[in-house]
Amino acid sequence: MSRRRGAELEDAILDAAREELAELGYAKSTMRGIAKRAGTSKAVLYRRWSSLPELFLDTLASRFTNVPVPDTGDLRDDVLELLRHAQTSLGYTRRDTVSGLIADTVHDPRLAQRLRDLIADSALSDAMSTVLELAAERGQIPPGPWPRRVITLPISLLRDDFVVFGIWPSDADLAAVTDEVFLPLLGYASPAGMVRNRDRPSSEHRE
Amino acid sequence: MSRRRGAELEDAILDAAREELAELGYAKSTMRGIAKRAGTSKAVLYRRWSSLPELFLDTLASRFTNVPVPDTGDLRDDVLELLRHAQTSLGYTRRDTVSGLIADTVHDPRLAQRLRDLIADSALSDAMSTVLELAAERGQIPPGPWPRRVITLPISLLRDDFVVFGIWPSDADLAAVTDEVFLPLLGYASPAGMVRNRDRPSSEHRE
DNA sequence: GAAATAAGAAACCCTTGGTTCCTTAATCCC
DNA sequence: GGGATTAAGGAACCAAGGGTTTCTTATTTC
Repeated sequence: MSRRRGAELEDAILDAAREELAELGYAKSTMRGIAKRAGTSKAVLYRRWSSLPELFLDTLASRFTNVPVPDTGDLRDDVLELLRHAQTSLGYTRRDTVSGLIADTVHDPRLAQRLRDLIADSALSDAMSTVLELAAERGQIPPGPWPRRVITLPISLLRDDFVVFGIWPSDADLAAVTDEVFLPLLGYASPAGMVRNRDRPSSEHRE
Repeated sequence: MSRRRGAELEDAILDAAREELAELGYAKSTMRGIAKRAGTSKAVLYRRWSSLPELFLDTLASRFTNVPVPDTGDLRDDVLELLRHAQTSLGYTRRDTVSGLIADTVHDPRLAQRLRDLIADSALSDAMSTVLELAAERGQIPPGPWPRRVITLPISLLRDDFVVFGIWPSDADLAAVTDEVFLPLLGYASPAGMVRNRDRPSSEHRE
């Protein structure tokens, strides 16, 4: 029988890990299970990754890069498109994977940092910065610079929902964060004469 | 030798669990360890709690209730006081405890709900609602009702920092969230003629 | 074709969650 | 007070999983 090696084998393992994760969830995924699924042995996995979280981190690594900067001409549309991109990236990832990784990497600063770079806002917030600059040039909002906290605001809110409450953000959530919080804070007046947020209570409720 | 029973024993176990958690962290705390520390046996613990997360949940339960509504006469001071209360509650809790619990309770809806009720905003957001109403009556901000998302905004942001980034919010963070995001969103003009946030970039940075 | 490399299979160790069983102390109730 | 009931505490046990080691053998490399 044939034996895979190098990159071919590695890809097969990563695929197996993704499969296991999708099927069993983070908590029930095991090295044994992944090895078996990939048709190889634990020793081979440990030769490449020093621990389970490390392997899982590589599993996700491909997903959260390349954030395109939207440029529709309208701030609201740009923001929504950017958030939808984040939403889609997250969509591939089960919630328990994120919280599991957070929990398992707290004690290892190197891993924790890698995870943060993945989940967190680096690429997204750069894109958001640009979106705000473009809007300021068009005169839709006052000129910057905006505090970092303002730039990452919508992402933080959605991530909080996702991680703490287990809510995968719907389109309505994206719109609510944008219209009720982000745009009003930026001082954006919608071209369509949008109603001020606080005069119309949020239409979607949960719990 | 004497044998403890009932509430006395239970308190001793909860104390032992808190000790173990504080000393070893969530990931390294074990039933065996807690039982030993409390001078009893695992069987006794399992007679009371069906699992480790359940026990830990009870360990924290006492901390996150009774949120006093501040009423200093100024919105900014009220908000800061409320956030400081949240900060203090969190301060007793290591970050890995929260993320560990989140990860361990995803698959059990009942536990997940209990955790959410603890960490999340129920009591805090009620208090925040009242604070905003008081400010509106004083004419410091426009009248409500505000969307739920606006009310919980500062808490969500700080919680995101805490859970995802492992940052225990400092007083500066509290102030930044309040002055850069929350108050501007509410349309609050500081009595002291506060500078608009976006004209002075955030003074504290991290990473 | 020989030497170096690494795959795959298996056994193994250790820790932990969770269970069971038994002995014996504390409490209850007549 | 004394017997019946309850539950504490101790120990052994099981299964599962992380992580390591060892060995055989297929693949590369030179």
